[in-house]
Amino acid sequence: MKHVTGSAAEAAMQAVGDQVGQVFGELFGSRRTKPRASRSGDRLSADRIVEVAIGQMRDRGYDAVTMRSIAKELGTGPASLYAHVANRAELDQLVTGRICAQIRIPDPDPEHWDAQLRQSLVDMLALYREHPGVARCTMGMIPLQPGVLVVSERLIALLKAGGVPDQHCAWFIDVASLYVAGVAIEEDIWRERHLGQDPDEGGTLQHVEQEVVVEQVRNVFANLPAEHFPLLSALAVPMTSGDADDRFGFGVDLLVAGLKALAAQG
Amino acid sequence: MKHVTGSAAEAAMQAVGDQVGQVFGELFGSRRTKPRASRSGDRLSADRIVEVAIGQMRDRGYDAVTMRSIAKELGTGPASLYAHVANRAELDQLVTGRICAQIRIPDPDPEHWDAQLRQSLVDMLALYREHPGVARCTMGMIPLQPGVLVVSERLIALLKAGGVPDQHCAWFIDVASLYVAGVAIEEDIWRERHLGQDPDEGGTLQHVEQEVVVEQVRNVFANLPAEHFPLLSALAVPMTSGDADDRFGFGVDLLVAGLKALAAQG
DNA sequence: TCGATTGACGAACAGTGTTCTATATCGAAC
DNA sequence: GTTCGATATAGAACACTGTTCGTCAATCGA
Repeated sequence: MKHVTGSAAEAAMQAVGDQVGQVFGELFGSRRTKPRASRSGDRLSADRIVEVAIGQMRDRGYDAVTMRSIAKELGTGPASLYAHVANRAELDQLVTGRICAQIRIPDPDPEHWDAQLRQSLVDMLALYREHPGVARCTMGMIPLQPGVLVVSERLIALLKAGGVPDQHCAWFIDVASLYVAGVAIEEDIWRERHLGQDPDEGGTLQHVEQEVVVEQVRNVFANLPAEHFPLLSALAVPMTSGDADDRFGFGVDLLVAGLKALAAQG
Repeated sequence: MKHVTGSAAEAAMQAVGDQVGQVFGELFGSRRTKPRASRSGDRLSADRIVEVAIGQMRDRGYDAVTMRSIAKELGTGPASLYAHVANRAELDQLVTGRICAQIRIPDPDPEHWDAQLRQSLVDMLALYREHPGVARCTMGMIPLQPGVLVVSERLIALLKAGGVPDQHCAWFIDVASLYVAGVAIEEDIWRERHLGQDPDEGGTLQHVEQEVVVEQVRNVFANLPAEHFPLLSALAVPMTSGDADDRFGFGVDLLVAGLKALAAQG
């Protein structure tokens, strides 16, 4: 991680430059890392590494995915991966790009742009859920991967169909992305926490576990000393009611309603 | 991290139980870990460990804080810490609790509940910024620490002063907490990225660095191929305009406006 | 067929969180 | 005042992590 380049500014510019190169590279086919026509099918490649990483994130959780675990599944040592992937951070970037490229956002219909927007955000969370662990890769990443850029582009199309002003479009993209990713990450941390205790169960039992925890948390809220927490103990039921979809649905409604309200008021 | 307890449900119940114990313990003075009247001032304690952890997070970033670095600053080995703190996760919990206890949310004024809410969220981010790295501790944590509970309690008071329905109150707390923490985490990751390259600078130069990156990112957006990204390239300036406060201010306005809109429409 | 490029890989380094075990220290009871 | 027992401390170690170095073998162009 330690660079020996001169100033931090230089390093930052170089980092951005790399990402730009990657963007244009993947978009127009001019790759820096030459694939070198692997006739023998078992050659390593960035694509295979990313694939294995995504698979392991789903099966064993983000934290369990290491350079060694990926290498082991590919039948090699960790050092071999570094010929195709610069480091763990770049691997996370590639994983994010691969997944986000699957998001499909509809062409804007000015009559139902808000419903389309809502559905798109729901779909984004659904995609994160299909590939657990991936959301953890996105935090703090400048969205310059081509797959992510396409998502932004098409989201903006929806917003503009709704007459949202430019500045609001731009900033809303950030807020919405952060919210969706945040929800996905929180769900993922919960999932991983129970994955470590019961490694045999896939995904259905996890729902049951979460119910148990919710029950416990509700009890805590309900039994809080009323003299210190009158509101919180009174709201024990609403605080813990609704499943993950209900809560996320409210958040999305909140964002969309806020967007409309801000646009209306100026 | 691996528990040997029977079922995952058991473990979950025990985890929640522990947190409840801690809540009531810190609230009413009956601590499980007896402080044992340390007359010699250089005795270890959970408080001192938390203090050092917060300090190191500020100075060297979240990732640089390890059990060893904390122990070293306290003039001991890492094993000694485990007598006062169960593990790294509990340490993060304690850090969060300590910091969040500093948040002051005003008594509700029904005339200006929305401005109070807005200001409270801004203050929360400001507090995270004063203690960089702390936000990273909060992801995926059930907010049962007493300090966090007080924040929730007082936020709810503001919301109810504005006539927000119970269910909206409860869910809004979650959305707002997640958003504020998410912004803080993203800022922190950026900060840490530049901290690693120029460890001598404190916080002012970082602003300049960020400006440089923003400039580069704007160039990327502006130079995207217009045939693939017409909207994104046209919005290059709005996408990258505004400093961190502007962007966060928009997000908060969005949340508050959405809350009012949802309450109004039912 | 020869030589050079380059992907693969074993070993190692400097870290991490955590646990075990022995030691030293302290409060309290006799 | 002395002894006893609980307990905080600390050294060493374990099983990991990401990453790098030097070497080796396979492949490709000439």
